[in-house]
Amino acid sequence: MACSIARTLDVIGEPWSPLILRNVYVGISRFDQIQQSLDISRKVLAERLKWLVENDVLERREYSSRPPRHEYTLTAKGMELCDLLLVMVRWGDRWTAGEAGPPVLYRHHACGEISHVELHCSVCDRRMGAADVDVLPGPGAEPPAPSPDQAGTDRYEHAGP
Amino acid sequence: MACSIARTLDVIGEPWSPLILRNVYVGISRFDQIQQSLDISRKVLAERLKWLVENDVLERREYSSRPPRHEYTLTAKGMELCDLLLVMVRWGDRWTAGEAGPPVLYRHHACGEISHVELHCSVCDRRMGAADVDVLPGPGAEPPAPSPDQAGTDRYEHAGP
DNA sequence: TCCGGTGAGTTCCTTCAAGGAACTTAGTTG
DNA sequence: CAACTAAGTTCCTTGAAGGAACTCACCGGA
Repeated sequence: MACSIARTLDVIGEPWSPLILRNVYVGISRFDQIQQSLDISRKVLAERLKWLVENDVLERREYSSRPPRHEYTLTAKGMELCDLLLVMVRWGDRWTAGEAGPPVLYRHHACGEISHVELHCSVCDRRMGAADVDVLPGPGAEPPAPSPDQAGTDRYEHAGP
Repeated sequence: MACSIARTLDVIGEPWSPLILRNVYVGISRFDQIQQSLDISRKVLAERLKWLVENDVLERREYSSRPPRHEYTLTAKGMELCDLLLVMVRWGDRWTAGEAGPPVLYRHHACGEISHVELHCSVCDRRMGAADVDVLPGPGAEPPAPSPDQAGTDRYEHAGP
């Protein structure tokens, strides 16, 4: 599918993957640890881990050869997916916060302060959210329906983000 | 669940929701439009829309009373979820881009440039990704297991982000 | 006035994936 | 040798997704 969102969802679209990723991110990196922490079926966990490794989001590392023991670590690709988690956390904290406040806090290495993420424009560095942009077709957009059997129908392909 | 990611996923965790949201975001806002554009089952679409409306992500507006016609629009809560989509798009473009380049581009209203989102620290405004933070337990974190029947087990609750 | 068309869903059935529990394998400790 | 742990597999059952057809309200044209 041409849509970048669909391509991202293809990798981490089903609901367990972000949670698995998050566990690996905070250091819960072994099979049984993850399984117990999430209360996920072992079968599904094995499938998801395999998929994430195949898609180069996680790496399966042997940290002991006898007995053979493995852990999962984030690749660079996977670490950038964790950025997505930070944005999810921010939204969850803002809009679905429990009574008690956010369950975790993030301290920014650079400034040492407890903080959260904001979206900024890569060009001008000012704030840039979904409400602050126009959406335009890009180079990878689908061509505008080269063989319309009936001209005049208002059926045109949408350019997926 | 205490984890903010899980709470966010509870709202838009299954794979169709982000795509539905994205369609509404770009102006594909009516039932049949969305259904055809995504090729989603009408049943599942009706369920998802109902859920998103119940969770105050979308609003169901009647834009014509006779005949009764409806469209779905984003609430403020939903618009902020679209920020998440921008980050997804960015990741998809970076890591799973097709040959042809990104299918859509975003022009920032403030500077007029084609751009993409970056994550910045809300305190110091510098870049802040998942690799740039420490994770600490927050006020809503689970208390450290008040009634351990056996002291000494290395079983402690994880604080979910 | 009746006919077909459209938007917005329901209903029903079939298939696929998730969940759960038990089993496997390799090696290690007592 | 028996029990134990980590890391999966295998098998079965239930729940959700997909698909096609049906409903309902209304409209516009012959």
